[in-house]
Amino acid sequence: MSDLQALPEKTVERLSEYRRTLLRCQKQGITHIFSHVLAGMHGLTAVQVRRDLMLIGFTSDTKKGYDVSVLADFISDILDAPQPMNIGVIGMGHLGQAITKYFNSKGLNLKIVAAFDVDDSKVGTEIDDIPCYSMTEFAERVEELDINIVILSCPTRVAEDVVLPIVNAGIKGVLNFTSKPLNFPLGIVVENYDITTLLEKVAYFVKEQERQDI
Amino acid sequence: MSDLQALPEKTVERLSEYRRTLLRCQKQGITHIFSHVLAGMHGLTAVQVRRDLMLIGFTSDTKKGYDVSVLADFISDILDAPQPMNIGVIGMGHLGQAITKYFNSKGLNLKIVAAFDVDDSKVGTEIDDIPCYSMTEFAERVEELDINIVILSCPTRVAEDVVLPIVNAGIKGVLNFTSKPLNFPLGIVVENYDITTLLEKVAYFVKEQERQDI
DNA sequence: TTACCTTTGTGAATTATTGAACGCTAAAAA
DNA sequence: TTTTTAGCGTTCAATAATTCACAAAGGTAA
Repeated sequence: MSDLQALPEKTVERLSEYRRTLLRCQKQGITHIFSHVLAGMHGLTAVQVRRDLMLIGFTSDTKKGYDVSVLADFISDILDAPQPMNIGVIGMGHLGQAITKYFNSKGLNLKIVAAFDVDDSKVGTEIDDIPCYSMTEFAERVEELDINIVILSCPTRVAEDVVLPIVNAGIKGVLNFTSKPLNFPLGIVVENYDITTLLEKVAYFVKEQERQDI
Repeated sequence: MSDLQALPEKTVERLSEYRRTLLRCQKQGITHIFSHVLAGMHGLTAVQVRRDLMLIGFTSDTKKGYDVSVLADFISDILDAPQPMNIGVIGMGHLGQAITKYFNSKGLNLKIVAAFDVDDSKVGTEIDDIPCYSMTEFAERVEELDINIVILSCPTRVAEDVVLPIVNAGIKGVLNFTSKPLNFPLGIVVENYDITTLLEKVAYFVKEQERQDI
């Protein structure tokens, strides 16, 4: 009964970015935006923007550009779940804290509701208004707080140790920032994002660019 | 005179990950590894691993699996520049500090040599052994320290302000963690990695998965 | 040694993603 | 009003990325 196929990954990424740009425009009082302008802001082509919107079934009734507010809402209907998703952060070091701070300042449909750490000095405290629990009580808190997604920002060496608790607790999505690529059973959505990889990628293409310029 | 075409982006990402896995294996005393084992560790297929290695021209002289050390070195020859690249971090908040700490604990070919911030209380200090300078002296420090790449971990609202200084200083690569997609002139390698996008992507596919299960 | 099994390397086919082209139509200009 | 212009939605073509299929050859066991 689905009226819409699951979207391509890249399109989902771009939609998320479009929305954030649109909300910024909204604040600046911009009411309409052309596809090529939106594209330019993201380093994309206008065709790509239009196709992405086509894929989600959005059409404009005017040729004065897309209505910023209407489009932002439309994208939200596509991306967001009916009710906000609750998120837990595993590992409350610098990275975990940065992510937490970052998110709670935004009005997103995603909400970080708990942090987990093995460091006893953190357990029982609140960091940026987020309560910090011990990993030993992970399962019960996930249940209690209805957590669907976890962010892994713990040290790489302990990443493997949290896989089983995550699976057993019924977590549905994982955003993994450790250097260890993790395998989860089918049915759990995983994104492995290693910062080292990103940087090495940039470095490689910088190197290549210079090599070709010579 | 280039004996090798620039590699596909995805392949570069995977090579970076292979190498890290290989180094881990090395430490554990594993000397040889089959393509399907390496693949399994990354949630990939064996063919994909072999194809990636084919693209960089690596061949094994045995059927007992790839020699872990040899392969790791070979990948390093492809990915790494002859001399280590120097990196600057712009924005020394939680994210900047997390990244800095993370990197300096690793023995990479990439080295964070300086941080830049507008916060006067940080300027002049050292954070994790990295000197923190004011953004006003960005150009001279880049020159002095031979910085090629910058990591943008400043607040999104000031992201736009650092574009011009970066371009003028002759920076060749940018890893942008702010929510603002940035456009740089051709010749500068840019990777926009917005954590919000990643999380929204995970959330979307979790939602979709659940919708289809019903 | 011979026979069998497994892994590797790679051309061909398939699938995903992006870009070019174009008819259509609203808006602006004459 | 008529003409011109420019953006939109969409189809088709090109490119990038992945998977299939299989020959070749090392390793293993009898």
